[in-house]
Amino acid sequence: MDEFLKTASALKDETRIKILKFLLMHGERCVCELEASFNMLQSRLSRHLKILKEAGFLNSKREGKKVLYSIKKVKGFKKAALDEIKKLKIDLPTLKKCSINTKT
Amino acid sequence: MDEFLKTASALKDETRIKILKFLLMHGERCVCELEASFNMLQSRLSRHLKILKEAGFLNSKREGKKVLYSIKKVKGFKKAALDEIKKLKIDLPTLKKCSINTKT
DNA sequence: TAAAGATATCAAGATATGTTGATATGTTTA
DNA sequence: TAAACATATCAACATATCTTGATATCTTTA
Repeated sequence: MDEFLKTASALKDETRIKILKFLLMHGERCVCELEASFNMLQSRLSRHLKILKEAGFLNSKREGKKVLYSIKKVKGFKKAALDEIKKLKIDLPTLKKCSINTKT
Repeated sequence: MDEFLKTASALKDETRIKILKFLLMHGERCVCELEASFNMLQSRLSRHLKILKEAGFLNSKREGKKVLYSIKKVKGFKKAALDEIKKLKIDLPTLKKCSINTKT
């Protein structure tokens, strides 16, 4: 039950849906790219990424200074949710690269 | 997007998950049976039924004094949610008939 | 048509969730 | 190891959602 509620909670927020759709479209991205693309306070973005990750929608891996997030392979209810999100017609920001790509 | 968020919101509540599972198990039921079974204030129950109905999970039809609620045929994301709810291992109250079944 | 039963709605308070700005932690490179 | 960059966490406030008790609406039956 808790697992189910956590999944539903994670999906109950417009910002998080946009983040999921963005990552579905653009694949693995670091926080700074998301921050630049969404033009969003870093603390706010980080919080939403954490919620999505704890709900089991995202993978994250460290690479140098950066942490890369990507959509996790899921099934059942979660997969159905992602499929639905793919079909949603919503405006997403364009992909902006990190200010200065020092490396990676 | 709004439709998706409404669906997710409806699923983000333990009480509503239990109501859905209860109706999945016991089929069409009137509000007073749910009220008796869940031993819940009527106003509270009514509110949750409304949310579930507006999210597209329930049908309701009037029959005499009573209003009967049942699970709606759905597909996609909603169907996956119901399938997941069927599988959840949670304690449900036993079905209690309405205090005095005057009719129906 | 009045009374009673069944359900819906409203207002107020309690709880949860989201936003923001500040601060802390971790990683690289000079 | 210090400085700079990238990310995470914290505390305070704003907003949304849930619960409850009271009241309103609709339907039947006496």
